[in-house]
Parts: sequence; structure tokens; C-alpha cells
Amino acid sequence: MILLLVSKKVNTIHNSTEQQGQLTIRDIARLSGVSTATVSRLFHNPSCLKPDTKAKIEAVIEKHQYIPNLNASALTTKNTMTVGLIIPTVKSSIHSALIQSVQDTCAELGYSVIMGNTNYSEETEKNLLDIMLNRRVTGIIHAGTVNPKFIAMLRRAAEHSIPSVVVWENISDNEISSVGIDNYRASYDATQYLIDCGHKDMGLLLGPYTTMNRLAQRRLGFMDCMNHNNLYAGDDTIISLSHEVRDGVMGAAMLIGKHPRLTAIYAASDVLAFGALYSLRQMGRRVPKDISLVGFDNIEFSEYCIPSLTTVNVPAVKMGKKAVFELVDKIQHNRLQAKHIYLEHEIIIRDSVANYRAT
Amino acid sequence: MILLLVSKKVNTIHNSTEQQGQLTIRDIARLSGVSTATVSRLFHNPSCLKPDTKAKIEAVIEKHQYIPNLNASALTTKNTMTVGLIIPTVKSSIHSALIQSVQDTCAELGYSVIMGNTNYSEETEKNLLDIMLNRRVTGIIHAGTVNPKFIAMLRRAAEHSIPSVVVWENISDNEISSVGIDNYRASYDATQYLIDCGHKDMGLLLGPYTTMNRLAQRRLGFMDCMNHNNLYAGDDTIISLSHEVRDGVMGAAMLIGKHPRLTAIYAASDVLAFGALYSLRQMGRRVPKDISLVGFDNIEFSEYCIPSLTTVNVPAVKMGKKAVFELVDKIQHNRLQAKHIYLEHEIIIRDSVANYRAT
DNA sequence: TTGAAAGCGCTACCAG
DNA sequence: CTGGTAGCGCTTTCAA
Repeated sequence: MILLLVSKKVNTIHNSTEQQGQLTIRDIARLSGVSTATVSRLFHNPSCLKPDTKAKIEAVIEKHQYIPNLNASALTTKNTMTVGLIIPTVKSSIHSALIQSVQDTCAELGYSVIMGNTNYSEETEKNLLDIMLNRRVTGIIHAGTVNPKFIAMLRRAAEHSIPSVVVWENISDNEISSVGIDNYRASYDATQYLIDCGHKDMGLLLGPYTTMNRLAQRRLGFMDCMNHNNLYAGDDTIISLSHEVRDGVMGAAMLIGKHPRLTAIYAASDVLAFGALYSLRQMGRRVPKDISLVGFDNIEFSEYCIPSLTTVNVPAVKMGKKAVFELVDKIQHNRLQAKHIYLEHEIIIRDSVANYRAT
Repeated sequence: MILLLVSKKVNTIHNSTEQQGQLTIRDIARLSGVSTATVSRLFHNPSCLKPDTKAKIEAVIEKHQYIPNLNASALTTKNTMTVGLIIPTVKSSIHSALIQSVQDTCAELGYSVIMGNTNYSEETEKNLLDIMLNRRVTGIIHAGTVNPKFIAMLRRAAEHSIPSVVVWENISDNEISSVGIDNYRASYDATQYLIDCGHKDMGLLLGPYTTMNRLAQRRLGFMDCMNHNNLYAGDDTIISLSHEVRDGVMGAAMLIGKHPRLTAIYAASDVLAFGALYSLRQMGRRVPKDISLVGFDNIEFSEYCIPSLTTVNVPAVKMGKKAVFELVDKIQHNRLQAKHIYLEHEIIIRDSVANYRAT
């Protein structure tokens, strides 16, 4: 004969009436005289509960300020409703705009975002990804340094069925989606605009293009456009420093130092342009009278610089939104196939460029 | 006689050799011929494992790319190692600096941060807090609108034993810690600086002080200082709009419209000052020759404005760091008692103020 | 030095 | 419409 003995769960901890917070679903169940399943239903399928059962439970929840533990439910549902956002730094307006947008869109859709700065370090980038995998984020939005090594890592995340989308630039990958502008084309257009305004001697100021693909693209767009117009662009007219305002200050000084007769500087980010503006002023060059300036990003400040900055608009807000939608779409349809979304750029013409061809 | 029959767990799901990702600790245990407890020890107490057991498990982990599930372990340890960060918006440099600092400090200490924008909405603020409680963040850093209602909510979080610290300003609370500058004093000092430079007619430009205590403090500091110096400050010399650059633009125009003879404008944030700078320029007033300008925050751009902006430095990076340390200290020592940390402000003198008293 | 097993708080399936 | 119960992936005694 076989006797099955099941020890009745006693749950001593929760028998004491008043705990300092952290009530569990079991407490609520007990307190309202129903099963945990029923309490759970209140949250996920309230329509199938008898009105007074519902009311009863709700009262208890209200009274005891019960706060469901999302981590616990994620364990069962295997859905943390969290997206991981990897960005280089929040200290640049163009990134902030994206972050804000991602954040807000996620909130709308019920997702939380856990965010990490890479500070432009590949190692940090890798660590961040690991942490996000550890936390089983539902998906990843990557706004960092897009390089093959990292794409490989994202693909590894995909193997663990965590989808991701890269922003700022478009890549070609079957699994990793992307939403961005055509950085090459945008840069080409900006350069062409300058040329159309009659400029012939110009220099480029940009961040570390060797490690950031979108910067490499912008550099290439500039060079190609110059070449196609039979104008000179070489390593001596291209200054690559870092991403900060001070790099713009320094870079402009270097450029003017080497080529005093430049009629225009094209800075591949507004932050650099802002620094350049300051620098040019320091050197006694008036913008746009003596020298013209074009930026890239269209951050909020660029409209209020003196003079206001002609720049390339990057639809950061739209980008963030699209990225989240694409990510969530992948998640919800369990889709592996990547989608690549191209966004339009646009030259915003303001006051920092002299037009020598205008009447 | 009693026979205890325990059904051998079969775990069919995991018996299939190759799953697409998401290996569990049990898989690793099975694969390396040890118990889950032993695998767990590898992560938490590796020194108590026999070297070859250790090596064996490590090999399996490496080979199968096992990624521990932090949510699951949080369920047992009751520690999510996550701090919740509530901020109004990331779109202002002063906030970005804080975010970055909080982020980096948390990362150093092994915490992740889950962040939410309130967009200056009280409702969103409440929702964010709820979400964070749902996610059982280990603690909360609050950089939002400090008002009694929200402090009450944080206290509720404290009841659920989730500690929090408020930043930007100091409060007096027994449970909620704070780290910030003395906004009243800083504002008083900025005003006094202007007065010391010989200014008598000045206006104040600031955000919505009725809903943000630190702005109310700054307003009061300005008014008191003016009064103590027998100078006039009234509702017609104080313009309160919102937080954006355009508010600075508009505000300065309004101020000058009402009081054409103002010799100085004190903007209670650099963003507003930036807008004011633009606006004054539009109106043909040179800074500092015709009119002086003082900002508040010392965001990166203020150094590179033209002219560079005299402003009040708020040690945002230090603040973020201190906030995290205080939070973690509370967590680790299970301390309820609040600590209130005062940070020093400092007037950064640059080129936007004319000194009429100078020789 | 290791293993067995009891949970952590919640969901979801299967009965009724 | 509701309850019982078996997990989710991990940690942590307790025992061996």
C-alpha cells in the first residue's frame, strides 16, 4: 500500500497579520477568502470574475496597498516587459532626444526601459549587453557604436531570442533591424549645399570616424561630394577628434590654422559646430560673413545659436518611436526577420552660411 | 506505516538537448553532472568548490553560453539590484549630467538603473513610481518635482521598505534623504553678485516656480536679496514660463518689453539664459555691453556661448554620485533614517556681466 | 565539498 | 466562475 503524504504548506511568515509591506498574492487571496488564481485573474482577466468577488478582492488590495511583483510574474510569463537601451552618452542633446522618445514610446506601450551608457567604450558596451541579457530584457535598442563586433553580439542575443534594433544608421542584417538616416547621403547633401552656395574651400570636423560607422559614412559623403565637384578634400582638411564641444573649439582652430582661407566649415555634429562657432569668434572670424558653418543633428540649441545654425535634421524623436515600434512588433509576432527603416534627412537652412551665388 | 512518495521531476522541456537559448541552471547542472546548488555556488561562493568541479562547470557554461537569470535570483534574494531614477526630462543638459552620473555610479556598484521621464506631469510621476514599486527596485532616486504629494508617495515606498533620495534640493524628512544645493542661497548670491557689479534694475526669468520647490526657492532668494539691498523686485520683473529655450527667448522679450531700462537679467537656468541671449541679440541689445545676463546650472554649453555665460554652478555629477552612495548606504545598512547632504554652489564668473564698479 | 529539497511570488492549466 | 497545483529559474538551508 502506498500512502501519499503532502505537507500542508504553513507559510508562517505570512501568518502574522501586519508585515512591513511586501504583501504577496497569497496574502491577498487569504484575506479575501479566494484562491491566488482568482486574485491573479483580477489583474489579467477581470471580466471573468463575479462582480462581488471582484469588489471583495479589490477592497482588500486597496486596503493593504498590495503591489504585485512584476519580476515574479515575468518568471512565469517569460516576459519582463523591459527594453534595454544602449547609448554612448546621455550628455549630448541628440542622444537625449532619442532617449526621451524611446522612453515615452515604451511607456505608452507598457514597457519599462533599462538604460546604459557605454561612454564610447567597447568594453562597457559588452558589459551592458551582458547585464541586459541577465535581466532578460524583452528586446534591445542599440544606439551605440555600430561595428561588426557588436553586431555579432546582438546576433548572439537574437539566438537567445532577444531581438534588437540598431538606430542612427541602417545596416544590412537578416536578424538585427535598423532605423536610421542615410548618413552618407545626408552628408553629401550638406556638402553639396555648401558648394551650391559657392563655397570651394571647406574643411570637415568630426568625431572618431574609425570606430563609428555613421561618422565614417558622413566623412565619405563629404569626400565624395567634394571630389565629384572637383574640389579638394584630404586628411589635412578633415579633423577627427572626439564628440565634445571643446573638440569643436579645438578642431576649428586646427582647421583654420592649417587652412586660413577656408570659406566654410562643415561640422558633422551640432555640438562640434557649437564649439567651432565659439572658436571662430575667438579667432575674430565672423560667421557667416567671414566663414560659413554647417552642423549636423539639428539639436534644439542650434536654432538659437548666434547666428542660428544651418544644419542637417536627424529625426531623432521619430527614430526612437519607430525603433520601439519595430522592436515591439518583432517581439509580439515573434519575428526573426529584420526590417530596415530609412528615415528622411533634411537640410535646415538658417543663418550660418553665406550664399555667394545669391543675388 | 507511512510511505513518502516523491514524484521524480521529469522536466521534459529541458530534456531535449539543444534549446534555442535560455538554458537554465538545471541544464548546466545536468550537463556538468552536479547539482544546481553547486552551479549556484560557482557564482556566489566559488572558493568552496573543488577546483576540478569548478573547471568542469565553467567549461559547460562557456560552451553553452549560459546566462543566469537575474530576475529569478532576485525572487529568492529579494534584491533586484536596480535603482529607479525619476527625472522630469532628459532633454535638458543639467538633467543629462545627473543621469549620466547616476548611471555610471550605479554601474560601478553593480546596480542597473531603470529610468522614467515625468515630462513634468504629476500623473506620470505617480505612474512611474508605481511601476518601480511593481518592479521592486532596490531604491529610488528622485529628481522630479519635489512637492508634498510626491514626498508622501516616496514615504509610502519607504513603508514597503524601498528607500529613496531626492536630488537638486534639500528637504527635511526623517525617511527620505536628499542631496542638493541651497537653491535659496545660491540665488541670493547670484543676485548679490549682480548688485555688487553695480546693477540695480534687473529682472528674473524662471520656470514654473509654483509647482517646483527649488524654483520657488530661487525666486525667493532673488526677491529677498533685492529687498535687502533696497531694490525693487515684483511680479512685473519676474517672468515665469516653462523650461525650454524658447521660454527664455519669449521671457526676455517680455521682460524688456515691460522694463526697457533693465541693466541685467538673471535667468534661473542656463537653458533660459541661452534663450534670453538669443532674444536680446534679436532685439539689438549687446550682452554684456547693453545688458548683463546671469544663468544657473553651468551646463556645458554655457562656457561656449557668446559671450560665455556667468552662471551658478550646480555640481550635478557630484550630486548624482552622492545620491547613489547615500541610497546604497541606506540599502546596505537597512537604514531608515534619512541623511541630508548639502552641496556647495559657486558663482562662475565669465563674460556676460558688465561690472560697473570695476576700475 | 556536494546534493536534496523547500521555497521566492506569480501564472496558467486542468478540473469542477 | 473558481480552486488546486505544478512549475518559472534561482538560492539556501540542512544533511550527508
